[in-house]
Amino acid sequence: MVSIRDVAAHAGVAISTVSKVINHYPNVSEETKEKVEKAIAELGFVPNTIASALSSKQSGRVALLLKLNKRTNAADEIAMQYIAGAIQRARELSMDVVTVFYSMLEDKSVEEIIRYFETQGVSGIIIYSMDQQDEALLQLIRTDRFKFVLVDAPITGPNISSVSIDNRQAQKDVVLETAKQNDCSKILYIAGEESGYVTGERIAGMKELAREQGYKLKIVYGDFSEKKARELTLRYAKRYSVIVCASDLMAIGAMRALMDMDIFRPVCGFDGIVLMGYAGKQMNTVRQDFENISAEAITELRKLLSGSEGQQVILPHSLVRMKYEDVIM
Amino acid sequence: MVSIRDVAAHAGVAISTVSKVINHYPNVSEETKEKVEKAIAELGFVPNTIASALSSKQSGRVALLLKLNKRTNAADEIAMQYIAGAIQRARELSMDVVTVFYSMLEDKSVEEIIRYFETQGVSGIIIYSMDQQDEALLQLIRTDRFKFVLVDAPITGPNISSVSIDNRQAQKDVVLETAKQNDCSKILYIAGEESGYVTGERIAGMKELAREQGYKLKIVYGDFSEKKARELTLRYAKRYSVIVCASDLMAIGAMRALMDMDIFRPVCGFDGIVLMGYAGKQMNTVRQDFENISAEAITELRKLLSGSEGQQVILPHSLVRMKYEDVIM
DNA sequence: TTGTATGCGTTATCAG
DNA sequence: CTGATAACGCATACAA
Repeated sequence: MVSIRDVAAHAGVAISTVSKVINHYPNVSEETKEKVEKAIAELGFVPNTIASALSSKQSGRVALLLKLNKRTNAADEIAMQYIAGAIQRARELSMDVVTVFYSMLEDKSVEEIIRYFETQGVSGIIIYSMDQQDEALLQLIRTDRFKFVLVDAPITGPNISSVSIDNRQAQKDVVLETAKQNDCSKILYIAGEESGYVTGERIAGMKELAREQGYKLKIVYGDFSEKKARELTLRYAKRYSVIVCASDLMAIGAMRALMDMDIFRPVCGFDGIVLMGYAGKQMNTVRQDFENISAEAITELRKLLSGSEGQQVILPHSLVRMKYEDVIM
Repeated sequence: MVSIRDVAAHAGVAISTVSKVINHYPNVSEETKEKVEKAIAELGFVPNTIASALSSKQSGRVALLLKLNKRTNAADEIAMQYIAGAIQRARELSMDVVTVFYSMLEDKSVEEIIRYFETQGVSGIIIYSMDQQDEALLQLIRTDRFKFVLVDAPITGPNISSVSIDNRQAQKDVVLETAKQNDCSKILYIAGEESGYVTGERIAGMKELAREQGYKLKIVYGDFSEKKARELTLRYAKRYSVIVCASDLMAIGAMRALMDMDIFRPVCGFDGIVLMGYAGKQMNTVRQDFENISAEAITELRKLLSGSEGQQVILPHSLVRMKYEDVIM
């Protein structure tokens, strides 16, 4: 392993000078900088992240805190895109990523959670889809031990940023799109979990829309479960002209229930997952670019770690209509 | 941050003694061990993995090298299970996991790849579904820089283990199961990619079966692509009595093609992914427990890192028939 | 069985 | 602008 020491010797400068070049310190003369860079290239030197982390107490290491939803493949799809987006951006910013699942933190006290992350050397944490009632996590983000970026939870602070799409507007948009071709005057809205942050936003969008357009609106909670959406559809669908769901998974559940009932109702989803292509019928849905959302979360975290204040970041969404032909390749 | 030094002071022993207790060295008296453990508990000390890694040059850090298949959700499902299984087992063995995608290593020389992993402090690598023609990776595993576990590639060596199911047997099993209720005398076998290790194994199974049972067998390559499987089915299906696919994704493609053609042929898949529940019709398939496979890979890597010789590990598989009702919850 | 001392590869603080 | 040198927290050879 070629170390900074070798580079220093090869370039004929001091170790500390090499370090300064590596870390882009301002006060290094062009001349020596070139010498060092040449030596680095010739020796194929790459800094040892471990040593760097130990020395600087700044690991540049971030944790992704994700929900792992076994048995529903939609959750996998989203989580995987989150992971991929984060890892790739992290690599560009030469940050280090460790993936953690909620299940690994269950029944741990805040102190234990803190220690866990500390020993892992993480300095920033991205929390995906935090629940409003997750006390441990809420306490955690209030400690100043780490920097946080919350995806889909609109909490900000000096060391907390939030990243998400405009859920309220997106929810309105997808219904308006559907209304172009269909009767949406009587809406059955199948919301997510009552304790989810996005749930409130999306419901707010629906209420606003109903008011503006004079639609009738019935709200029920499907808990983001395909099965529950199916049951709710079987029970209520007949009385409404359209079914709007807060997730694609629920939309698929609703659609298949409708097919079983042999009645037609337009269905809207939310998320834009590939699985929609297998639903049997096309539906309008909001497409969230999860990879990009996650990548932006990393970028935000980088900023926080560099001393910036937390902020709220709203990313764009789009509307799509997915069909089988589009999702296979 | 409470360090080993604090623990030592608190317990009234030397730093090295604490280290020995932490790392379960044999020669520490029960008495001092208890003292130290008490101090550890009281101070809530957790060892700093970074410092430990730097000092020992043994990070206990492993990399997962995965294929990231955008746009096909089946790939996500499998990759996600691999990740989850690995992370959880790694946690149990207090190992550290970093996720890497093939795409991040593309057009990198072996030396660069080695350096990349070195600076990341990884000492072991799990390679999932390596391609027979991936020269860089093949060279990589020949270097003795890291320990390797190959999932689904039957290569072993002093520091290489392999983990997989018995692909040959599994492929036979699923067809035999299907043959109980259907005419399987004329088989259209849609294989995966010609360069894949598993492809050869599964084809061998098919050939063996065809010989044993006197089946007629036509082999075509679907490259694990749903679309290609669809095309091949549209082209050949009529002439055969059953369609056997080397992956669920291809099976779904085949099944939907059959539905479009409005003819019936039994279809077999391979993998047991949740997406099968959305295929429209039930199919027999081999279920691989990807989480467990990945967990076992971690266990194997742990053994290798502890000095064991590489070995081949064959894990069990099962047969399932998935329907929509089973996959929703 | 326990303690001392040195080093792991970097960063950061200060002299020069 | 450059160069010694002391940390960082832990592991380990070696001495006691």
